[in-house]
Amino acid sequence: MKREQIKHSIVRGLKEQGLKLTPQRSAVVEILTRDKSHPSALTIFRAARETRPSISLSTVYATLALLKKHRLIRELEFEGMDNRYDMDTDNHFNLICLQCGRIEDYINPAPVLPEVVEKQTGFRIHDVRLEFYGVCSTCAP
Amino acid sequence: MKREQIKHSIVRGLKEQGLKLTPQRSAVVEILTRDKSHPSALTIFRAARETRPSISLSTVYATLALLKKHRLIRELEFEGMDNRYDMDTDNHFNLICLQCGRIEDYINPAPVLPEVVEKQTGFRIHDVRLEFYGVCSTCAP
DNA sequence: CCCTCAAGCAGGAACCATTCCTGTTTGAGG
DNA sequence: CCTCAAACAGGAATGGTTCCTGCTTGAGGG
Repeated sequence: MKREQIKHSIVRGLKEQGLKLTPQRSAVVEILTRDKSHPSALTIFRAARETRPSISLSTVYATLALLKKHRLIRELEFEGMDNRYDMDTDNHFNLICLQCGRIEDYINPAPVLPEVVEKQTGFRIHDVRLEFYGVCSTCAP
Repeated sequence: MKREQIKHSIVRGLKEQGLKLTPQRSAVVEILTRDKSHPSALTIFRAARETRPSISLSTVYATLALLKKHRLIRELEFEGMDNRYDMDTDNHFNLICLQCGRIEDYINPAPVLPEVVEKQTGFRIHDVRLEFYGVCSTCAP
C-alpha cells in the first residue's frame, strides 16, 4: 500500500467513526505515513512542531491513543526504549537494532498462524508480537 | 528441567561468576523457581517478605538485574503491565491473557530460527520475543 | 450572521515502575 | 578480632505516559 493510500484509509477511518480531522490530527497522520522508521511519540511531536509550532505533546499522545483505539495504527512497546507507532497492522517480525535504535521489518516465510495456536491452546488471540533484538548490519559490519 | 535442578544451576551460575549467594538473593531465586507464573518484581518482593521481612524492593530489583546481566534469567517486558521474570531462557512463545494477566508458554512446532534470519538480513540477533496477546480459555470459555 | 456547546487543545501536574543515591550492615580473608 | 569491599535498606530521583484544568474552535441551530 502506498503512502497516500494509507493516509487516505486513516482519514476515512476517522470520518467513519464520526471523529474530526483537525489540523493537529492531520499533522500526526502526515508524519506517521511519511516516516517509515516507526517513530516514537516524542519524534512525532518534534516533527509536528515544524509545521505546527503550537501543538502540544499531550495532543500527540491523545491522537495516537485515538488512532490506536480505533485500530488505525499499532502501538509497539520495545524493551528499553520509548513506545513506537506503526501504520502496518499486519503480523510481521520486527528487527530492532540495540545500537542505533533502527527498526526493520522482516516478512516471515513460514508464519506461525494465530488460528492454529488458538485451536491448540484455547486462547483467543487479539494481537501478535514477533521481535528479534540485536545489531543491524550497518552497526556491526 | 526440574525445580531443584534449575535452582541449582542458578546458584552454580552465581558462584562461577564469583558472586555471593546472600540470604536475600537466595530468597529471590527460591521464589523464581517456585512460582511458574512469570512473577513481577513486586510479586517477588511481596513473596520474599514472608520469609525475610527486612528485604527491600531495591534489593529485589538489584538481584534481578544481576541475574539478568549474567543471563541466568530473562526479563520480559509486556504491554501495559510490569516486567516479568522467567527462568526459561529458551525461545518459546508466550501467551498473555489480557484479562487475568496469566502468562503461559507455547512450544512452537515450526520455529523461526534466528540463524536463518541472520543469514537473510545481516542482523546479528541476541534475543527473541514471540508473544500472543489475547484472552485465555479460563477467562473466555 | 451570531450563539451555543461539546469536542478538541495546550500546558503543566500527577503517576508509577524502575533506577539511582546514601549511609549502614555483613561476612570473608587476613 | 579487624578490615574493607560487596551487599543491603530506605528513600529520593527519573522519565515516558497519562490525567487534569481552563481555554479555543467550529459545526449546527436559531
